[in-house]
Amino acid sequence: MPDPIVTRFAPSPTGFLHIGGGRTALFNWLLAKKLGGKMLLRIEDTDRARSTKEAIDAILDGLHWLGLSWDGEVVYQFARAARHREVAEDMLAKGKAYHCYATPEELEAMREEAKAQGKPMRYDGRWRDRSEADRQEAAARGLKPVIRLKAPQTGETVVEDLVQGRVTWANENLDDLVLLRSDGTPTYMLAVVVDDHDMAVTHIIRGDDHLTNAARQTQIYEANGWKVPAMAHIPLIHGADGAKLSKRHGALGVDAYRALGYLPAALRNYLVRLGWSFGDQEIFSTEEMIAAFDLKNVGRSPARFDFAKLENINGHYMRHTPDAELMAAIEQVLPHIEGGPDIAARLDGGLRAKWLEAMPGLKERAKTLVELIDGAKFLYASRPLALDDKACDILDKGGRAVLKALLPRLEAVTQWDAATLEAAVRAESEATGQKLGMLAQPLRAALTGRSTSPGIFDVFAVIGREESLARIRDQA
RNA sequence: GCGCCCUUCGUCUAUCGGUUAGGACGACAGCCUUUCACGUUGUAAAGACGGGUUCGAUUCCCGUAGGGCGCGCCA
Repeated sequence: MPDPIVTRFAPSPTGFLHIGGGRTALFNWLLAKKLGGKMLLRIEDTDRARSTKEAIDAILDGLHWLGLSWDGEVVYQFARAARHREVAEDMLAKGKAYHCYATPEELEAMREEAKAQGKPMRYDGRWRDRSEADRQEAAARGLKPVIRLKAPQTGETVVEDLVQGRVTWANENLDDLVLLRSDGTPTYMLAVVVDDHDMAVTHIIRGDDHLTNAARQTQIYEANGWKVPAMAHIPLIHGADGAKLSKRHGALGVDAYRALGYLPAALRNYLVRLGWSFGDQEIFSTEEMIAAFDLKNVGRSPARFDFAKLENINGHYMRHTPDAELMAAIEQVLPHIEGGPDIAARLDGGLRAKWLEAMPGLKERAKTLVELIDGAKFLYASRPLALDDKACDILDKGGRAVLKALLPRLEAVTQWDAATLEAAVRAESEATGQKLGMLAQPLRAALTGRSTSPGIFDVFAVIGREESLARIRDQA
């Protein structure tokens, strides 16, 4: 039996958990679940200037909301700096790395020259084989060295990627990267490799913006004689216009999707199908997703984020969520949406019961929780109801007369349920020869203030006799 | 500029070299119907381009074009 696998999600806390990060976390989580392994969480906070506590909280909150759990304690990369330094020193001792005293000015000059010659900026290795005397001389001048990897200069570096396939780089195209900065802090490249190795990570799943890094990291693994983990570089998610996701399109934090009224299960389902497929199946329960997931079926081309499809999937999930569960989801999202807190304040036992009763009709008509909450307004609206334009129109164009005519029949109804009320209204319809819709729309306008709503007789029943009749009298 | 990657309906995708190129979202039309939805039926809609290889290419190879990512003592 092979050792259980270990995946990891390693965001840098410089902003919220964006949608691409969410999908990366999802893929790592799915693979770990599928193969009975673990998913670790590492916060890459070595950039002290840009890392914030708020971002860390947002990321953890986002993962929680998405339902993606990690195993063990969160690893903070910055806390491991001493270990990273130790590895750099060790590599130095083994001749796998060297001190470089090139100044920022020298590096800048190299950059300029490379640019002028139309070549890529590559460190020229000028300190690769310097003598101890040269080093001492530089140190005497007060220069602080960085430690650079003594990377192979010939041959090639190969990444056997589980998604991208075999990707090869000529080593002459890769320079001697910095492992340890002159102030003694580790670079990202070193920290990632050391951490993944120490954390016994077996599978690295990340965005393919890291593909080039994978080559350089492979060199670090090899210099240390460490086993290179399996890697899977998944394509990035683009905005609807095909360009990189930016704030203008879908580059929202996952918390924004919560505020937009999406269900975590729906977002997960949408995300997993972005770049991954399993035949013609579109909807996956968590269990099905775990069972079906396989990196082999992850595509290599970037996918565009499509809100229309997300909405469709979310609608599907809402319709298939039990009423009580949906009610709980609504109560949880209320604090996060505009106007939500006011509704939450009014949500007492009575309203909750009414809402639950109306839920079947409500959830079928909404694609997001926000829409559902909006559609439920008639439940707690206070009289006289504010009417929207279409409702006004219905009432102004003969609707009031219809209500006046219907009122006696409705007042006569003592058994206030949908079937009885429907019978009463149909009787009026047959008596006057008006189509049912001619009667239903004015009633809808009076009872809900809108031209659309759940079935009108269900609305009657939920609102109750006194309130219903009062709302109709208000408009008659 | 250099390196790497990508390219099937508008979008997400299926296709083990031989298919009327399938599904889903969206669009449009019909049905259902008290509104809106849901549901349901149907229609339109794709292999970037050019060369090869092959009896046969969406599928394999090369090139072109377009797109993406990377090229820091950032992560």
